Amino acid sequence: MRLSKRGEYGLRAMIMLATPSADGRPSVLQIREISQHEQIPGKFLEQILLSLKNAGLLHSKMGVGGGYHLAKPPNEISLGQIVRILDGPLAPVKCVSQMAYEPCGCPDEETCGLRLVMGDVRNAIANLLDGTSLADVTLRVHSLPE
Amino acid sequence: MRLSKRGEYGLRAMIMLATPSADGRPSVLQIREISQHEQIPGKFLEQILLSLKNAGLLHSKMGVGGGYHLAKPPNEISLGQIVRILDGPLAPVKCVSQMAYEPCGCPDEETCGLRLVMGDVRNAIANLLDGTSLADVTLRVHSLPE
DNA sequence: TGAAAGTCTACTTGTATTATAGACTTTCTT
DNA sequence: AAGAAAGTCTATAATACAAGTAGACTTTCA
Repeated sequence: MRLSKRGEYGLRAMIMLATPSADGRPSVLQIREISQHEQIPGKFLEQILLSLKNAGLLHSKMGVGGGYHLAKPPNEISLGQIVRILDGPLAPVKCVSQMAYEPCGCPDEETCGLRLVMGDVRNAIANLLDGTSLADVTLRVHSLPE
Repeated sequence: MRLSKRGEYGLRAMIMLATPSADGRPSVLQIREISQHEQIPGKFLEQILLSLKNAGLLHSKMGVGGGYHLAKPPNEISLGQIVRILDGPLAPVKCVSQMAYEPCGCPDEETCGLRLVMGDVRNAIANLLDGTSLADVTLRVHSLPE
């Protein structure tokens, strides 16, 4: 049931990009800044951000003074979207996946006990991850008891 | 977020062993019966059942007329136990694992947004899987609307 | 024009998953 | 006692995937 490093790094980067800067304006950050702050290998992070960009979650600017910023406000980007882009379907087994269904080879899917339970697990994960936006995360961190 | 084949096969086998036989007595099944019914490579299943046995969830009998049966009543074996034995910790990232904690390298774990959310995910999965026994599964399948 | 940034693709390397093989032990039946 | 039927155990192979590295390319700005 693991999240890959790819997914983990991507989430960290997106959360960092969603964190409001001191002046309250949306953050624009360079790969290097993120990779240093979050201890992520630079070239690896590069690929990850590129995927996120190509999926429409990030915008970027090339050249001097360039960098990455969120393509949408943080409350419109869910963690579920990010994880699906980087790690694929949330479902533990393909036969309960909404986005990548595949039969699992059991005699009868309708009466497959494993499928019933794994469906619940998928839903629990999806509800949580799709129901949590980047804004939710930064807010929660910011309002943490000390 | 995937369940390995090992985990999947193990769960299928355990559910099959938990399903009451026609006479209502606890099922004793041979590797071959399970592997044929569930379409699992025999030698692979053998290893899986052995792990489950060594972990105390199964008993076995060698020789002619031998086979496997549950070591405890189905309501005392949770899916969480099975998955942990075969696939390791349920937590998506190690820094929120109860059974295999490891620091994740973020500057401060207490204020790590990712950790907070993944903690929720871990709990959701654990609550579901630890809260569902083999008996729950077979019961649910048996009382399925047609 | 050149340095600073992102873009893109290919490659490498390591490790985990998914098996397969085969020799061994126990148990039952005859 | 023999032999077949079952599980036990360990090693190994084959594959896939994750994680990371490399390098040539493009865009932008001063």
